[in-house]
Parts: sequence; structure tokens; C-alpha cells
Amino acid sequence: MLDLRRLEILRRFAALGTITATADELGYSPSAISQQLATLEREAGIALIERTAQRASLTDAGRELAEHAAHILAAAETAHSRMRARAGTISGRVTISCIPALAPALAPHLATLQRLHPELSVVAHETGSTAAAAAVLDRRYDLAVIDDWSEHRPVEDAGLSVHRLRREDIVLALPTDHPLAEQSGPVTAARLRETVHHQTWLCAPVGQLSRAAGDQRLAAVNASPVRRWEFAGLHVLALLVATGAGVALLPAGIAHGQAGVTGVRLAPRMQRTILALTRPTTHEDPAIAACLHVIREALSSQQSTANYSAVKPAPGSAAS
Amino acid sequence: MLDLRRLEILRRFAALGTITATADELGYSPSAISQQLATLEREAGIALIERTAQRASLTDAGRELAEHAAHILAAAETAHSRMRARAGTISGRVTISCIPALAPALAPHLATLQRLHPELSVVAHETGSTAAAAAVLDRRYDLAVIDDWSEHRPVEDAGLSVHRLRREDIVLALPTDHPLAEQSGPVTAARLRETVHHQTWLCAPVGQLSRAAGDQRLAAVNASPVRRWEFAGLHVLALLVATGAGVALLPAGIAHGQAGVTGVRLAPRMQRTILALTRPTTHEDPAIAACLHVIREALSSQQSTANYSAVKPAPGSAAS
DNA sequence: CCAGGGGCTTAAGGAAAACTGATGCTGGAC
DNA sequence: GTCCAGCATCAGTTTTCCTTAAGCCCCTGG
Repeated sequence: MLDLRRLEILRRFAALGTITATADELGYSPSAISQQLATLEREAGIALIERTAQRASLTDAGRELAEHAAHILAAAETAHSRMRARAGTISGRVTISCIPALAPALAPHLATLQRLHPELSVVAHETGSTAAAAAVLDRRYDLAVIDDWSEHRPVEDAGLSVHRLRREDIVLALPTDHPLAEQSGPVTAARLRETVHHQTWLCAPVGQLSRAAGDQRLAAVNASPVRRWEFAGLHVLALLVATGAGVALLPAGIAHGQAGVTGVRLAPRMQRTILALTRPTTHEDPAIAACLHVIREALSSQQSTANYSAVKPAPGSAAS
Repeated sequence: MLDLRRLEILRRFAALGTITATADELGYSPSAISQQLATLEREAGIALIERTAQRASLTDAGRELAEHAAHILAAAETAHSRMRARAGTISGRVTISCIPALAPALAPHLATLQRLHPELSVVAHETGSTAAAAAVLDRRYDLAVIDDWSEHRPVEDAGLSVHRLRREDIVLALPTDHPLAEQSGPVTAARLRETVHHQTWLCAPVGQLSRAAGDQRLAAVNASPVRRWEFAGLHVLALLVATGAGVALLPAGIAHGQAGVTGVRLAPRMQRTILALTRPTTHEDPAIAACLHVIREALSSQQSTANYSAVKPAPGSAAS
């Protein structure tokens, strides 16, 4: 009979490609992984791994078994979740991935949850949105909070449950004392093009979703920045705007939370969506449901500032 | 993580109802089963078993987990079969259930198969048709050869693969020297009714499929036996017919194989179907496929005598 | 050409898990 | 009241699993 633990090991190995990496990720020695995979091959009765002294790689049979393993493990996870749902206890370990920009907002609420349920252990990492979906599917995280800057509705990731948490306006972030911030009305295409020609354009590095969305908007209005600075981290960009280094497209909540920055709504409107991803198999797990609930609460408590769209806020209104 | 072995134990326990019986069937001590179930409860985080000192019974959660276990184990079995199919080796243990009447015909062929493949171990038991389906579903057998006496097509058993092996005529078995055996033409309703009134009616005990089918036929022609003897085993019935103890409805092959017995076709025709049952999840297992193939061959090599429908065979023709 | 290192396996020993047999408990049957 | 079936628990042994250590292979860099 095939063993679930070994199938899990096979899956990780299939994803990572080397025994050493698998061992690291699962917290075992490479020797243990090697032995377990060898045992699995004996159980399966067929070679699963091509063993060149250099690198171990999956055979066709191994690849197929890894796919079967996904189904088997999913069925087992469903059963386990159902049992946990019946028990109703919020306990165990929940691994969460969060985009860096939201981690500070979430951390205290998750800490509170953990304090309420001593049996619960929440492990949160910061990961970018692009890698998070695969990581959840791969069971490396139970829950991922990501953002989606695309205009259209977020695509349902194959095999993942998508929970919409909130939708945030993207604003043009300007220094508060900047003359453009004084003008009334939203930032039209012409105004954005003009701004880009006179100001340093601050944006995230290539590969970030916010960068792609910003580039797309600039291309749409036929604007190309004369000077462009790249920085990682939306909060850092907001800080740079405040110091007068330039202007940037930022989520309203972030622009607004930074003293010295004024966010001006765009026309046409631009938004990002904050999503949570879970595996459908863990839906019923009360621990994960509790985490998701807390995250939803945490994000909606910021709702008042998030969808901020006043053209000229009073300077102190962010604190309200 | 839930353990497959423990889930299997849970399933067996769910089917059998007592820890002792489960232990017997799986070849462990009751203590081991008790401990494994306790461990499973710890893993599941919820009570699965109601423990009265008297008898252990499943809780609702236990029942549900047992159902999930069926799915998980089926997925695992599918994967295992696929691996075995890839390996292509005919090996391992295959458990077969067979109705008693066919066991002699099958045994030598299965023995030959086993001789050809020393790694293969075939374990065959004799079981009635009614219990076999459940036993296959329950993974107590991998393959079951059963007969179906109902007039209509055999119903697809939920979750089982049905393989039609052959269809046999049912004949009225008479002593060869009996005056009725001399008459030409099939046994019509009137003739059957008359026969039943003058002869001792030999049939299987209540509960057997052949008994139900025979009773149904008698009811259809409005006949009720004046004297009825019940014996288990179709071959025994044939032998009794030969000794002049009475008449019986028997498969043509069995009636025909018994010296001193003449089988006369019925009108309307009456038939039984020989079927094999497997789990769909083990379809691709070459060992099981090989067994099924051998069984099919074994039964079709008797085909010439099976569908025997001559009204008055020459006495020696059965030996040809 | 040889040293170094990454990746994997094998061997040996110790830790953890699992099974057995014995013992004790409970509640119904005789 | 005694017996018995069924189950849990405990102690001890066997099996499984993991780690450390050593070795092999092949590539790379000096």
C-alpha cells in the first residue's frame, strides 16, 4: 500500500527537482528523503527516479505518480478538514503568505487571533503575488493574501478558491505641496501625460504587478516618463513621494497613510483587488476559516481610507 | 496527516463492527487495532469511536471519515494500479471469489497462470453471488465470478465494473431414461406444470439466486411442486436427478456434464449470466487483468457445451 | 591533472513507532 | 454468581525511520 507521507515527499521532489532541496523544505536529511523515495519505488514496483550521480530526476512513471499523489493528498486533506470542522477547534499550524505591503496591517490581528487560541500557530511569510498561487497549490502555504492589478476580474486559478477581500482605488500620489495637487477634479489622460513629462516617475521594479499595471496605464495615455526611478515596496515609494523625489501610482490607502502625500483620483478609474487564496480542500478547516475571517476584518476596518477618492483631502483626514 | 493504513483499518472496522473481527481479518491482534484506531482519532482530532466496554461503535464523525477513506483508498488504488500497469509485471496477490459451481472449471486454469508467473499468488474462495459484490467493493476480493439468474440485464453495481463472461441456457434436467425426456420439442408452460405435479422438485435452498429464479418461473406457469427437496450445490442437484430422485432446473452445462441426465430446453427460454466483478480502480492492474483473461478463456472453452440446447442429445455427446 | 564541491547513496547506530501478549475492566448471558 | 466476549492499557520486543558518517560520481576551477 502506498504511503501518504512518501507520496507527499514525491510531490515535493517533483516540484523542487532535487533531493537536497526537498529535504531542506521538509526538515529532513537528504538521506532520509533518498531512503523514503527508494521505499516508495519498492512499493510502486517501478522506477520513479532516474538516478544519475549528478542529479536525480523523475521518470515518466514518477511524474504520473506525482500527479496521482496530488489527487490522493487532496482527498485526504478534504477528509481531514471535515474532521477538523466537526471538531470545531481552532488549532494547529496555519501557514500564510502575504504581500509585503499588507503584512503590517495583518500581523497584529493575526497575533490577536493566536492569543485567543493558544493551540493555534500561525506562520506568516511575505511573498509576492505571482509566486503565491503556485505555493498554495503546492501546499507550501494554506492561505495567501495577494493583490491583483489587472483591470478585468481576477481569473479563478485552477483548483484554488479565490476570496475577494477588497477593491482599492489607485491614485496618483503627489507631494502635498505640489501645484498639481491643488487642481480640482480627477487626473485625466492629458493631465497624467503632462505630469509624467515634468516629474520623476517612481515605480516598482519590472516583474511586480504594480509596475506592469502602471506601465499599461502610461501606455494607454501615450505617456513615457522622462526620468524613472525604481524602488521595491509601495510604502517606500510613498515615502519618496513625500520627500519630493517624484510622483507614483499608489493604492489610495498607502498614499493616504503617508504624511505629506496627496492622492488624486484617476480618470478613468484605476483599482487593484486584494484577494485571498485557499485550497478548496481546506475550506472547512476552522483554523483556516478563522484566519481568513480575521484577515477580512482587518482589511475592511481600513476600508474607510482604502477607497479614498476625494480630490483634495484635508491634511489631517487620514488620521480619522 | 492521516495514515492510509489506519484509514483502511477504520474501513474494515466500519464494515465489521468489532475490533476483534477487524483484527482477525487483517491478521493483527485486537490490541494493535485498538491502538491504531486510537492513533487515528488523535490524528483526526475528534472521537471516531464510541467506546463502551462492551462494544465499540462508530460515531458520526467516524462514519463520515470511513466514507472519505473509501475515496482516498480508491484514489490510492488507482495510482497503484497505474504503476503496476506501467511495470507490466504479473505479480502480487490477487484474491478471487467464485461461485461454487464454477470453481472446478476455473481452478486448473488459475493454477496454470500461477505456474507461469511465480511471483503471482492467487487466492480463490468460494462465495455465493449475493455476498460477492459487497465483498469486492469492500476490497476483500479483487475479482468475483458470480451468476445472475434474473431475466433482465444485470444491473451495474454501484462502483463496480461488470464483465459479462457468458450466458447459459437453463434446462429442465431429467433422468435420461425418463419418459418426458423422450418427447420432442422444448418444455412449454403446460408441460412444465405437468412435470412439477408428477415429479419431486429439486432446488437450491431459499436465498440462492437459482432458487428465486426457479420459483419465479414456476409461479409464471402457475405450477407449485407437490414434493420439494432442497439441496445446496447445482452439481449435487444434477447428481440427484441422475439417480432418479426428481427433476430440476439447471444450467445446460451442468445438466449436460452429469451422466444419466438429459437437459430439455425451456420455452420461453431461460438463462443465467456468468459475470465477473472488479473494482474500476484495479482495472489496469496486469495481475488482475491476467486473471480475468484466464477466467474468460476458461469459461469460453466450455462454450460448446454451455449453450447446449438440443432437445435430445445423444447420450455420449457430453464427453466430446 | 588534481583538489573541491554538489548531489546522491549506502552503512551503522539510535530513536520512534508498531505489534504482541498479558492483565484488567465492563456488561450481558447462563 | 460465574463465565465470557469485547475492549483498553501496559510492558517488552520487533520493525521502521531518521541521523550521522563515509563514499561515489561528475563537474568545475585552479
